[in-house]
Amino acid sequence: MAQEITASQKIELTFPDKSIRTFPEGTTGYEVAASISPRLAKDALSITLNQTVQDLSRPINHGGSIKINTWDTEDGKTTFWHSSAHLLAEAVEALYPGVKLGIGPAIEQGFYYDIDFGDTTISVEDLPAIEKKMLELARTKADFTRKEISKSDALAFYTDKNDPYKLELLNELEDGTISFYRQGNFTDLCRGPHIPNTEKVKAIKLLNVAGAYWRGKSDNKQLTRIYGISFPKQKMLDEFLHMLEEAKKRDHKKLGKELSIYMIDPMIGSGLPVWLPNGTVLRRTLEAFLRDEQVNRGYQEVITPHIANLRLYETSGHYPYYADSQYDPMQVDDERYMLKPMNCPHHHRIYAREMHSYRDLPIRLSEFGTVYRYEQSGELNGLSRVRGFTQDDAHIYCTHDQLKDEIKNCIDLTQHVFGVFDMPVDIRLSFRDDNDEKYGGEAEHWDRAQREIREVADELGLDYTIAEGEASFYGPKIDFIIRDAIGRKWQLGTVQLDYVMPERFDLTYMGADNKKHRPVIIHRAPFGSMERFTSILIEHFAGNFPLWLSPKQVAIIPVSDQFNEFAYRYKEQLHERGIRVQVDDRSEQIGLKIREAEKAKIPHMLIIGEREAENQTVSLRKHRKGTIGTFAFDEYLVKLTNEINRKTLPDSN
RNA sequence: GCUGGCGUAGCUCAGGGGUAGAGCAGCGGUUUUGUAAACCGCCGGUCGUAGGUUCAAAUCCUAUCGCCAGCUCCA
Repeated sequence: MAQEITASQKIELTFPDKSIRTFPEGTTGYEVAASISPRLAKDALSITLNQTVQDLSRPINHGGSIKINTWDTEDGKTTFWHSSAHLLAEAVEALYPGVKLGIGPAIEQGFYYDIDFGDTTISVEDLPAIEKKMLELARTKADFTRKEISKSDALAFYTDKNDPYKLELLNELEDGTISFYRQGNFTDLCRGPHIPNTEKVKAIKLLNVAGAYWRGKSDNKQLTRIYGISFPKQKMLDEFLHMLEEAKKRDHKKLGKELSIYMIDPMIGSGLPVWLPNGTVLRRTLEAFLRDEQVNRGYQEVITPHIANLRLYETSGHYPYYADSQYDPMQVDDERYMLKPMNCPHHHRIYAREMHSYRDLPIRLSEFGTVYRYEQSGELNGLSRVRGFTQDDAHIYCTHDQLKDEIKNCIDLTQHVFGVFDMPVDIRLSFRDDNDEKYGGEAEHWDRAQREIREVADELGLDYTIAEGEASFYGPKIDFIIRDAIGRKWQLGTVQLDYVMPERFDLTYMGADNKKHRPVIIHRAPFGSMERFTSILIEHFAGNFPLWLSPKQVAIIPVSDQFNEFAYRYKEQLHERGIRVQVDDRSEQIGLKIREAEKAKIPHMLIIGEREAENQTVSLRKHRKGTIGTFAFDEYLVKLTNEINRKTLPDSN
């Protein structure tokens, strides 16, 4: 750049570290990356310019914020996977000429492409060949090139190709905004962006095929969706596949059966899980834990029936609005009743039972309330998606002035609860968008509530994201997204504000001004549903529960029959202290008894033989850890109670 | 609900037109055991259910129920 750069030709770019640098107008993202380091230029996949991801090769004509996206960023992965989807389409077109392409986006973990194969059926057995072709194409080191194209040319291209799906997409686009991307011999309608060259894609795995309706509408034609994932290094793919296997091993449906936690029985009904004794211990322990925390925070527990008069849900508006996911009402005497799909209306009626003074608020009503919702049969899945489940529900009735403190209280409870399981919590503030029809209540309440939610989040110093348009009908909410031991994300609890139900149920309190006011309602459920949370907990711990939660806590294993009696004496003492303990008194070899206790994932095994009987000691073996050592029985009792009371995690200490 | 795949012993799975098999579990013995599988024997299934084709069906066809992977939906 020998010539002078005039002010109008310069642009200022702000980097994520807030540093600002000046570049000539028209500099490409690649050049910006190269100006920082050759390594970054090599690793760069795309840039994010003013929140928009774009190609490295596109000239930058305006200043603003810039981020260089490598594999280590979300935007970088998205670019990489989107480009991989194009490789998939290219490979499929090469192997199955005449196919018609739908869409092929990047998703959270990889990418897919929806393809109309005509009369050909594609199964998982066909995937390795496509995979191989993709790699072959990637190794041709083809550049991704972008071309702006007029609508008429684009239409002509796809008319010629006889692709109805692309034509449908094109018809919705405006002239002047249409671009094609090309790599090798493959051209696709695409707004981009893409990685510079296919060579970056080093490892590919096509994972699955599934039917998917064109544009997600069930009256449209079903296309074949091929799912895949790709990586810049083979090692990353190996790790990913290993993680998949690990997830499979942890599958709660498998472990739930092996550990006798729950069953689903067709004669009882699909989607209606039955909690077996082991699962019931687990669930009751979780409930007791949460109940204690809630009592400490001023909640009062209530119990409400499983069916209620239809009028209750007509008042709340849940019927007939959600009729599709509710069981049909049943006739009782002269009235109609319904299986309860929600606990809230019951709680509102409890609130409405008596006059409330502002001095009484907040009132916090909690219930482990079982609800029934009709889910489509294809949705049902183990404990995680069911038709009857128990919410760890509570409704807080408070004044506007109390709202912030109550929200804090809810966030604090949620963080504390998940902290005990060593599950990090990400927070998402779900606000309304401009579509007024989607929401109830008065705009000023919304504005105030959204502002206050954000203030609370800031005051607590939380990291959060804001999702516009994700609010519920009756108010903004805070969603908690937790991460499990193998890094998967789950949306569990929520805190939702509600301005609609107080109106519908005519809920009031008497203010200091001697006038009636509407309370605000907070709906909140940290776990969401006991069933779903249990399924996640099983997978999080891979069935290796911490001692305090484990359905079976201690297995006493006598070395031979002679020590059974002695073992039972220990058992009695543990049992008296509320420990879940059993003696394996079978005439089996000790190796077998240990093996079975290990397989049953019992946290503590006490081996009792001659030495222990003589000295009043126990030989402690911990699940997955092996022999710990020999302790005086009293000493062991202290260790045991500490581990329970501290809710020690299985992999710590 | 839709599309595809799968239902064989309590569990994991083999058998794919000629009338059902293994391992584990269970039961009965023997063994009395020191930190992840002792040995011997026995029991166990109208092959999810209901029709149909066939001389003959676990096997082929149809329907139905259930499970799995997706799609769609989720207060």
